[in-house]
Amino acid sequence: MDAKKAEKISKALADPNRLTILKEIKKSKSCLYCVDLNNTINLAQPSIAHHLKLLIDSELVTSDKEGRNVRYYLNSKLLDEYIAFLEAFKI
Amino acid sequence: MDAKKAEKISKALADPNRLTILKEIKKSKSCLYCVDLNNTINLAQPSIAHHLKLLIDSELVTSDKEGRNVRYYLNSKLLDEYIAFLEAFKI
DNA sequence: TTTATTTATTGAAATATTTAAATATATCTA
DNA sequence: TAGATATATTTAAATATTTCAATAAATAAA
Repeated sequence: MDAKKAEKISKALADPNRLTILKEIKKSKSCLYCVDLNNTINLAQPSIAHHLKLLIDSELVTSDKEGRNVRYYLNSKLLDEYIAFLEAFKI
Repeated sequence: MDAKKAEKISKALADPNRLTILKEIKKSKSCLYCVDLNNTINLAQPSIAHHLKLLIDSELVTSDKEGRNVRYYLNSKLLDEYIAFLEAFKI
C-alpha cells in the first residue's frame, strides 16, 4: 500500500460516525443494511449516505445491492494491508 | 482504546505530510530533529511545527528537548493499541 | 552580551469536511 | 400502475483544517 492510499483510509477512519458504522457492520455479523444505521446514528439520511460513500470510496467497506436495500461489508483484506503499512513505521 | 482516541489518531494519520514525518522518524533510526524535516518536506517551518504538534497531541509521537533541538520518537505502544482497535472491526 | 539558530505561537487566507434540506432514483408492494 | 420504502445526489451553510507571514521564545555560539 502506498502513502496516498493509507492517507485516504486514515481519512475514512477519522470520523466518529464512520467508526460507529464499522462497529455496526461488525455487530451485524458481516453485513448491515443502511436503514439499520438510522436507528444507531443520530444523523439525517443523506449524511449517513455521505459517510458510507467515503468508506466505500476508501474501499474499507464494500457494498452489495439486494433489492432496494444495500448490504455493507468490511474489506478486512484492505484493513490488514493498512495495518501492515502502519507497522512499517515501527523500528 | 476508545473510539474518541482512535478518531484522533486517525486524524493525525490523515495527512501526507504527517505520514512523511513518521517515515522520516523511522528512517532516522528512532529519533529525528525537527530541522531535518525542512529538507524533506516542502512546507514552511510553522506548517511543519503544526503537523508535529498534531502528531504529538495524538500521542503517536513523543518529543524530547535537547538544547535548542527537539528529538521526535514514534510511540509504538500507542500504535499497537490503535492497530488492536482496528483489528476489532474484523469478524 | 550580541547575534544566529531552532522551535513555537498567532492571525489570516485558502481549502476541505460535515451536515441537512430538497430532490432524484430504484425497487418493492398493494 | 400508484404509492411506499431505501438509498443516492445536489446544493448550500457551518465548521474544521491547512498553510504561510510575522513574530516570539529558548538556547547556542561568537
